[in-house]
Amino acid sequence: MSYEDQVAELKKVLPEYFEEQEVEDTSRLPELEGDNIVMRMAPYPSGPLHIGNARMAVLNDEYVKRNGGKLILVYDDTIGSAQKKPLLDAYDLIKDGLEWLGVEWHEVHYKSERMEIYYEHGEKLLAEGEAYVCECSAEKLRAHREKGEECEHRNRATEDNLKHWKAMLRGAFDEGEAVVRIKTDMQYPNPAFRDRVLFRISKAPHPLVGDKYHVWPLLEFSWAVDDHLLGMTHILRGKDLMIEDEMEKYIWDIFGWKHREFLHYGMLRLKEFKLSKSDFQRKLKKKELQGWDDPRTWSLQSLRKRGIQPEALREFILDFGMSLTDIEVPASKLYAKNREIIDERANRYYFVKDPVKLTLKGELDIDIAEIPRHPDDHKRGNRELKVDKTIYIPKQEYEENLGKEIRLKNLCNIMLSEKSAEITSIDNKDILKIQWVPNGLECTVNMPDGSHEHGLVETTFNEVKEEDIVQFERYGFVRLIDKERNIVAFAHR
RNA sequence: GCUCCCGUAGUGUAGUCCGGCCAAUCAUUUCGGCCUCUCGAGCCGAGGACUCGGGUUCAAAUCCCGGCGGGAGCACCA
Repeated sequence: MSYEDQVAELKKVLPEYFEEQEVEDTSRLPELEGDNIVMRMAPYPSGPLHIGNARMAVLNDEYVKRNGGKLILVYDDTIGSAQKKPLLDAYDLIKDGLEWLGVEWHEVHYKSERMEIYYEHGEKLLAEGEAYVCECSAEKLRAHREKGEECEHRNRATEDNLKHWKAMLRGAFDEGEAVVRIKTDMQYPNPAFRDRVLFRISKAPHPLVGDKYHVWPLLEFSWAVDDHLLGMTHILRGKDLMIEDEMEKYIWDIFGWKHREFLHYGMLRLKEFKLSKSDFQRKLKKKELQGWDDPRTWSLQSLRKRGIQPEALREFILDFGMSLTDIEVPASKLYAKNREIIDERANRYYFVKDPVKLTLKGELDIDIAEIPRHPDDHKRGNRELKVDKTIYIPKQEYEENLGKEIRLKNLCNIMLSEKSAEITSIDNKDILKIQWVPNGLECTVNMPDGSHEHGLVETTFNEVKEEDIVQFERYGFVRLIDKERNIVAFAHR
């Protein structure tokens, strides 16, 4: 039967098939089952949330808002490592960032407050012979894992394991001297899975509980316990943590617990920078960064400071959906979203970077130039610039246009020559139009790369309130962050 | 090396599960044009992609096998 015949036949027997199908909704997120879901976000408090962590938060928030249910904020504040230390300030910085993002959570927990629970369950595994205390060095453990060999500690008696466990808790072992490992199978195909460590010893002080504990659970164990105990229905995590799914399931099976559903998203990198909170912690200490809102950190605080709108960030993130593809995105994508929001909001001002002083020659019968605050909304009125014989224009434009006729926007046309400008006419010509100031206020622009640009901004700029976002015409969008000293943060073009 | 994940235009993304409505969606970018006294915004138009090779099938972006490419894990970090 030809295709045409098949279609004709099908139309007879199954006409519904040809009916127009409705358009699918625009969301990129696959539907979740259940309408009373429980999800969690688990930031590690080593610094404020950055743009990468925001994905985790926004996705969770979006799902919970869509399906109904609750979102739990669990500080994943186990002791970490020497490279990755929990930081007291980070707890509040994280909440602050989440609030700004519009993420709503309904419960807060701290892993550091749940240590007894982990101990209790760890001990159960030891008592049931599912785990053992291992005194191998990290190197030896690694070598065994690689070769798939069991070590001599694996088969010790339950009583012996419990005795050593008590000794660990008592503090009889020093860092690195003993760990608790789960028994999987040293021949397990995935080497990463072989007898993973569940607890280890760290004598580092914790910002919340000090030195109260020195036996700390590792991520996969604490989550296996908490995802069950806190009643999670869906667990959202980056695909780099996929092996943790397997570990959690393995542990749930031992306890006889119901499995929860895992959802993953791929790795996201911003072209402009590599994400690491701990790098920034170090640089901050060395004073290479100004603070946690330094634009180079890409923290949520820094984005807010620059005038990035939370809605823009949210849309930016939602655009990637739950794709498992590893992606590298340029920040310009975020800027495009942000521009959509702030363009109509931001009033316009003239800012002259690296000003060059010019003397106007010729007749000019205008003494006040009136320029709309917003080109698309004249109801906002005009800025008034008092015109003198002296004006400033950006150095770059000056150099590039020597000997040419250009237009001082909203004022007049000039012929540019060394340090002076001949007024040619005042009618609006179709030539290069640039911004200018007759006199101005010193202004510093903090650039995203940490550098600073300087120049003069028109005097009417003093009507702008701190935190307002404006556009410096032909320069970019900026946010006034220090009215006293006239410092603005550059957002984007 | 072992284990797992991914591969649609410059960048993201929809479509892949349940093969035909896909000569492939949308956004952004790029290039034209219009508009605008900004290199902003808006409007109109154009360009641009199924990683490769086999197989299954009347039919493959979609299913199967293999290659190639990218990522992650193999930490007593998260």
